[in-house]
Amino acid sequence: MNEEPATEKGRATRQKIVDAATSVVQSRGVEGATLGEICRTASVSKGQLYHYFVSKQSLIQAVAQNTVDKVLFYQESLFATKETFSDFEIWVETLVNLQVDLDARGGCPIGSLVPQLADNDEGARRVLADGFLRWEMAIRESLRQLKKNGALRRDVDVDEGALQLLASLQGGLLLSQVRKDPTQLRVILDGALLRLRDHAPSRTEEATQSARLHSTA
Amino acid sequence: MNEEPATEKGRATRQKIVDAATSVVQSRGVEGATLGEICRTASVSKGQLYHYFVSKQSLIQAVAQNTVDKVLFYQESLFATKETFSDFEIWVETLVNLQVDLDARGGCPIGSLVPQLADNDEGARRVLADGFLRWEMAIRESLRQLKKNGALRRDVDVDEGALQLLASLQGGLLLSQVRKDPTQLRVILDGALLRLRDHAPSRTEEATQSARLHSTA
DNA sequence: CCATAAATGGACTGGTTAGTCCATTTATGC
DNA sequence: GCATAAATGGACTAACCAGTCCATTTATGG
Repeated sequence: MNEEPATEKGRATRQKIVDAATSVVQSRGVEGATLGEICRTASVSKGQLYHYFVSKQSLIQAVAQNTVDKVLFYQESLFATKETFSDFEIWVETLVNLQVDLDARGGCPIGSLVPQLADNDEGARRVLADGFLRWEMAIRESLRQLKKNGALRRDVDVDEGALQLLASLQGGLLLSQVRKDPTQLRVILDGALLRLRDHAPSRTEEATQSARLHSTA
Repeated sequence: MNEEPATEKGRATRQKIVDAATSVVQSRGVEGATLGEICRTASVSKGQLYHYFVSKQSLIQAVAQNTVDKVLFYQESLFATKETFSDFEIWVETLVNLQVDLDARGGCPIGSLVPQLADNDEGARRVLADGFLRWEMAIRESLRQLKKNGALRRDVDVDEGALQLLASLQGGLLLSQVRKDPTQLRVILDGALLRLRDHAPSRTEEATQSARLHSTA
């Protein structure tokens, strides 16, 4: 699907196209983003675009990868040094402030692509899923560090906690966006964090058991 | 923006168009949905579509409203009788099973529209935000009922709990969709529920207390 | 029944889209 | 400085898009 890298200036041009496309896709959506606007944004000709990408779809997949890389470069840096609980509170506040700056627009750059791509473009879906996996792993690692430092009780399930934190973040960004209110994200993430601090037992047997029993259409 | 209701058959035709549009938008996205495909799906002519809607945008807003109405009709029915914690576990399992049936495709019909509409269509944004508000209120009411029945401790903040539960649901649906794995939703929602349950009386107490206190109207 | 209005069907249009083609320019290796 | 390949620009096309227009059909009320 994708094209092999170019020489030297070529790689720069290619990246310029992907960056422009990422920006246009973010604001207009996947289907709403036209190659014309992308070329205009990148100050590049149509011929150049098709020199580096065989189709719009392959460009979109590159956009998905680019989005994942940018978000995770930032997030992984935020999670680099998390040793106390207040580090996580700082993380929350950083994300809330970012949403305030953005006027609660855009939501999560990765999450926003999911409804548009996951069901119709298997390649893009894998890229996005991989991004979330990296994200989840970064959170896990931080929680493990917290546990090691005694800031989390032993019986906290770090794997489940990381997944639930990531889900709260995604849901929180969605609700903040639709309500134009970044403070929603704070309430949601603070709640998720509190559960980790005060500790909750991981899924109990009876919870899953009774749920399975009642599983009807 | 929208058109006045029609006579009799007219209202049926209008609804047929909205239903078809809702379906097409769900699978192709807002920008990817063409009026041609919508007309074909609804077995309706172009003239009819523009007889009931002044523009594609107004049709999309009707689609947003239709989506909200359908999801909330279902969700509000699910929340009608929630008096014990196991009722919430049943709710989780119902949603998980639904995702299994859908092959983890589609995500939340409302949530999927947010990234596509919230930042570019203020009217649609309000419709979606209102839908989430109704959803949140239904959850709140159920949690209040739980509290009344003694299944939740007094110091649990029902308002925050409802918001956090809704956020976990949205994030859970997103992650289930992108991972093609409905069980993600279960882990995430079970965790969110336990967050509430931590503050609840012990299981035995809850079981006996909430057994048959007062049935809701 | 007849007059009026609503409902319907579908051809049509002007603009836009993804994608093609090819001539020209620029870099690179030798 | 020359040959080869990569990079670039932009005109072009066939398909498709949202939206228009209008003739025809169907319902309704008095």
